[in-house]
Amino acid sequence: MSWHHKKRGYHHGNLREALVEAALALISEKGAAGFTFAEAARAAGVSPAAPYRHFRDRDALIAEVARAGYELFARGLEEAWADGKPDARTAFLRLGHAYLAFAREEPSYFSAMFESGLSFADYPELREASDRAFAVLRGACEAVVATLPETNRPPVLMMALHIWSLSHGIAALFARADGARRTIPMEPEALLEAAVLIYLDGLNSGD
Amino acid sequence: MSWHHKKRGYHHGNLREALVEAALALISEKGAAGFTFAEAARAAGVSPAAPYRHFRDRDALIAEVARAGYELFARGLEEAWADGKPDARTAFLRLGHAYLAFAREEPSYFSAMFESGLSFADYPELREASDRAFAVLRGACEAVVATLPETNRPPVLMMALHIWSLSHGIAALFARADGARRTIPMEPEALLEAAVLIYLDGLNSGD
DNA sequence: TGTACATCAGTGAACGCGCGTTCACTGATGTAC
DNA sequence: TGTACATCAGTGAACGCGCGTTCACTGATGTAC
Repeated sequence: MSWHHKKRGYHHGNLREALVEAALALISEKGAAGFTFAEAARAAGVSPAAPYRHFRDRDALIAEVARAGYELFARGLEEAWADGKPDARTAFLRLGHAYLAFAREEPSYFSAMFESGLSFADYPELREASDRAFAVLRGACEAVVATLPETNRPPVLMMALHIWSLSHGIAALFARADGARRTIPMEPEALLEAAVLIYLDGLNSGD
Repeated sequence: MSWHHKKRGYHHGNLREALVEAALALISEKGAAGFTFAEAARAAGVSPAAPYRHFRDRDALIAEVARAGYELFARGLEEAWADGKPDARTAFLRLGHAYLAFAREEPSYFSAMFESGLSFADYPELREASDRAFAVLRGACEAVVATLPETNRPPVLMMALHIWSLSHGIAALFARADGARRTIPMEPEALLEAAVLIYLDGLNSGD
């Protein structure tokens, strides 16, 4: 059985990834706040000085987690949108579900992305990754807008920001798995879907 | 001029309030995460052991800040609603503005309330205070719903959750003063107002 | 194919620091009589 | 009105702890020739 251990020698092999995974686990345990660089090193089975070979400091590690989170998020949204199949409205609702699913199933990523307080100014790659996710939503809005009568078409950016805010609000307030938040007598998914349908009705009802 | 100093003697007088104020200032400087009990004591000009007379621990102090924040928030919303004068729709839009104004003008309270990760389960007085704020919004929704044709009236709770989520999403993503967030080519207030108007149109457009 | 050497990714010991918390204490305040 | 005493709200010194960071180092890897 000793071949199981594939004993790592002096070199870890892929410490960078191991640290990101350790960070994810620690964040889900104690939240983004109570996560320390030293603990991540320990969890990766490495001396406390080793992480400095890969990340400038604690924040840089969290930023990497957040960046990876945005990428995962963007892929998830893209998959849910699925090029607007079978029709824009159906796919649009799926997109909303995907937002909430991400918040619930990947609370560590979600936390690193939205609650770590990292500044877009300090980590431009965060803004870029976040933009990619937003672009998916914006593209979807464009497709939905195209199905509306020409006289009723809202600015696409505005619509995308509306849907993003609504989804984010529901995710932050009700869809987190941390038990710290208010419980409500309905599924977050149903709540979001109802709101989106009402919103789309509002767009349709003329200016 | 020495009467200015109203030298405090051995007893501080109202250390509890002073600690809350110090916590507010520190949170606005470093965020809810990087705030320490010891620093609050220092800021209040008191030995590090003194705060233990008033708060069980660091979290209890943050919880008190959050509780006070919810009270202030509820009062602000109530004032904005102003009993639905001059008409429900106008007052309703004012309510939304008040939500964003709070997020922008009281970032420390906002942070303690929504980003500190305190559990409602551990601090029931938080839930109560939060409920009082939500009740204002709910009451406003009730009044707005009453203006709709009987056939188009949504469940009031659902509507209140929709508006709360939308406002919260916009506040969290775009109305924070921390510079960490994405900038958008419009005022958060205008964004929220447009969304609420579309939403109300959607309610009006029948089922 | 072998060897020398540069580079890389880790070690582990050490440091200063500030935090949270405790303890026995003491000065100030309020109140019973 | 005065005095004794209980209670309260603070002190300040001390502690153990874990963190972030640095340093000179060393084992492993890759590559030029």
